[in-house]
Amino acid sequence: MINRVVLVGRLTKDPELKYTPNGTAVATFTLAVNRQFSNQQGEREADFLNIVVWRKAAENVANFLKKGSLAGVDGRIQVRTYEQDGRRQYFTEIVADNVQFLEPKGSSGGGRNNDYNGAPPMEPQGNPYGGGNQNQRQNQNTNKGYTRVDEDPFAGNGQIDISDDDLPF
Amino acid sequence: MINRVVLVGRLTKDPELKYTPNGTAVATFTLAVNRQFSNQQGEREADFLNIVVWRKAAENVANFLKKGSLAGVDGRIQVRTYEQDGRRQYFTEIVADNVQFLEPKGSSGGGRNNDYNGAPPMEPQGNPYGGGNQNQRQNQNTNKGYTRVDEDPFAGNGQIDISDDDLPF
Amino acid sequence: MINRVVLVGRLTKDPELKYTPNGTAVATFTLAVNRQFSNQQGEREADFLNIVVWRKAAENVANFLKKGSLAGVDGRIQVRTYEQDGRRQYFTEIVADNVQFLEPKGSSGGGRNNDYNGAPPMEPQGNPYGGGNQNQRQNQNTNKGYTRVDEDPFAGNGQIDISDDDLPF
Amino acid sequence: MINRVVLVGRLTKDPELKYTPNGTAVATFTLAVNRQFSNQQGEREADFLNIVVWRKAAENVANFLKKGSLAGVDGRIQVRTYEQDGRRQYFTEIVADNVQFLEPKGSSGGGRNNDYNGAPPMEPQGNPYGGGNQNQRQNQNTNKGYTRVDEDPFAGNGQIDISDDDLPF
DNA sequence: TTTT
DNA sequence: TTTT
Repeated sequence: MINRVVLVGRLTKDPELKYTPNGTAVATFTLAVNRQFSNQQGEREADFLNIVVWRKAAENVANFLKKGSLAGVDGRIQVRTYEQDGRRQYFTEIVADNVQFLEPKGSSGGGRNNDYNGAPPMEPQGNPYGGGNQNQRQNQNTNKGYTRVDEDPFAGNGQIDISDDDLPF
Repeated sequence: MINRVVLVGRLTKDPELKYTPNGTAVATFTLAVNRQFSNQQGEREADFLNIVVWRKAAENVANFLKKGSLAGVDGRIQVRTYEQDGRRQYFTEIVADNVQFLEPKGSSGGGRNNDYNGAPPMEPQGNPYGGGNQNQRQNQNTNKGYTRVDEDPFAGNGQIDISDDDLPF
Repeated sequence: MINRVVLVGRLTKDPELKYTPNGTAVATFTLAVNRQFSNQQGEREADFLNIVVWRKAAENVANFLKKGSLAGVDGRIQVRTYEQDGRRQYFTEIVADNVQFLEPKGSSGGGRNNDYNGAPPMEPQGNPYGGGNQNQRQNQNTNKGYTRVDEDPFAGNGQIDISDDDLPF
Repeated sequence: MINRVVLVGRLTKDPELKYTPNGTAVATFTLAVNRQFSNQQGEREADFLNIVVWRKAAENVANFLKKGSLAGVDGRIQVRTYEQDGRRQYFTEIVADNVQFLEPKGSSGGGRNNDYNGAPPMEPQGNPYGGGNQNQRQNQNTNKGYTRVDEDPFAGNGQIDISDDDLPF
C-alpha cells in the first residue's frame, strides 16, 4: 500500500553505521525537521525523526553526513514494536530509499569525526534513540572498523532477528 | 522545512471525533498500511499509523469513514513528547491536511455505529493509542453530541494545553 | 535529487501494454485526478496525467486495471523532449515505482477487454496522449500478443531510443 | 483526490514575479532536478519542471531565490490546456504550496538581479518555458514595480482568464 | 539525548 | 488493542 515520506532537515548528531551479521551496512540518524509555524510561545519547534538507511546508501551517509548537515530523505514510515518491562512500546522510524546531501560541496571543513563511525574515540556507543530498545549493552564486535549489528539497527545489541532477508530489495 | 507524508490504508476502528474547548473539531483514527513485501515467515505485515484531522475534515471523517474503510491521507509527521512514570515517551502521529475516502459510494451498508461518534453505546471511551497519554479518565463532557477534548486529541483528558491557537491554519 | 509524486485517480482508458525489443514490459495509461476545489464555473476539474510502468508491475497493471479503475501511483516526474515540425515539444509523464489497485476485489465485472491489451478488437491503436508524439503510425508488430515498442512507450513507433539500458533498476 | 509532489533542485534562472489584475502575487520559475541515474551515454540528465507559487510565498521566492539557488518544492501537478495553430497543447506545472530555501544564509553574494523582478533591465521578458504559450508580447503594464499578469502566469500576455477566483485558498 |  |  502507498506509504511515502519526504523530509528535509538537519542531523542532530553524526550518523551511526553498523553491519548485520552477514555484512549488510545500515546507518541510523535523527533528522531535526523544523515546523512551518511557531507555537503559542512564538517558538519554532522541530520534529525529531529517526531515519534508517541500508547498504551502499548507508555507507555514503556515514561518509558524507555529520551533525548539522542538511539532508533530504525519501522513504516510508515503519513502526516497530517491542516489550519493555512487560509493556508494549512503539518505535517509529523512516526507512529511507534515498538520502540526498544538501550541503554545499566545500562545507565539510572541520567538525566531523574522521573515523567516520559517529562515535567519539573514548566514549562507549549507545542507542541514539533513548525511547528505543533498552536491553542494550556495549557492543564490542567490529566489522571493517564499524560497529556490528545483529538485529535492531538502533540498538547496540538485540534479540529481534534482523538479517538481509528482511531487506525489501 | 519539507515534511510530507502520503498514505493509503484501512481504518482499524471507527474514527473518534472530539472538540477542543473552543469548539474546534478533531478526529483521530489508526490507519493500517500493509507493507509491500512479506517478512521471513511469509506474512504480509502492516504498519499502524496514528492520524489526526482538524476542523471540517474531522467531521467528514467521522461521518464517512468507519472501521475497515479504505482511505488516503496527505499530511505531515509530528512527534509529541510526554512524561510517564518519570520517563520521556514519544508519540508519533500524522497530521492530515487532507483525507480522501476511497470506498465505493454504495459500500457504507451496515457495521458503522449510527451515532457517528465512534464509541459503542455501553463502553467507556479510551485512548485509541495505548502508548499515548496515560492519565486519562472517562470524559463526561459532550459537545454537539460528541466527546469534548481539552488537549491531547488522543487522550480522554490531559494537561497538554491544546487550543485553536495551536492550529497552523 | 528528490523527485517524488503520489497520485490517486481513475484510468481514462484501459492501459496499453507493450514490450521493448529485448522483452521488457512497459505499460502506459492516463490517470484522471480530480482537483480538490471547483473552478469559477463551479465545475470540479481534473488533471490528466500520463503514467508509465515497467516490468512486472506493467503486466499487473495490464491484467488488473481497466478504464475507470481507481489506482494509486507512487513515482517521479519526468519530462521528455522531442522535435515536431521543427519545434521542440515537451512530454511530461510519471514513471511509477509502484501502482496500487484500489478497486474492491469483486468489482471487475464486465467492461474490461478480455484480451488484456487495452485495444478494442476492431479499432486501430493510437497514442493515448493526443498532445504527445505525433509521428505515429499503426504499429503492426506483435510480441507475446501485445504490441511491441521500440522506443517511446507512448507512441506506436518512434525514434527515441528506449531500451532496457534506460531502466534505472 | 491525492496529488502530491515533492522536489528538490536548482533554479535555471531568476524567478519571475507578476501580479494578477486584482493584485495577487504569482511567481514562476523552472527547477532543474537531476535524475538519480545516468543514461546510456553516462550523462546525468535533469528534468526541468515548471513551478508556480502564489501570494506571499511568491514574493519570498522573488526576494530570496535566484538562478542556481537550491530549493525544495511541495505542491501538486497541474496540466493546463491551450490551443496553438489549431492544435491542442499541454502545459504541465507544479503549483507549490510551500517553497523551501536550501541555500546557506551567507551564500547570496553577487549574481542576482537586484531589482528582484527576475527580468534583466534591457532585455524583453519572455516565457521561461519555450514549449508554453507562444502568443506572448512584451508586457508593458506594471504593478508595484513588478510585471503585471492578466492570465497565464507563464506568459507575458494571454487569453486564459486567470484571476484570484481561481485560487484554491 | 536533539539540528541551523 | 489493530485493517482487507
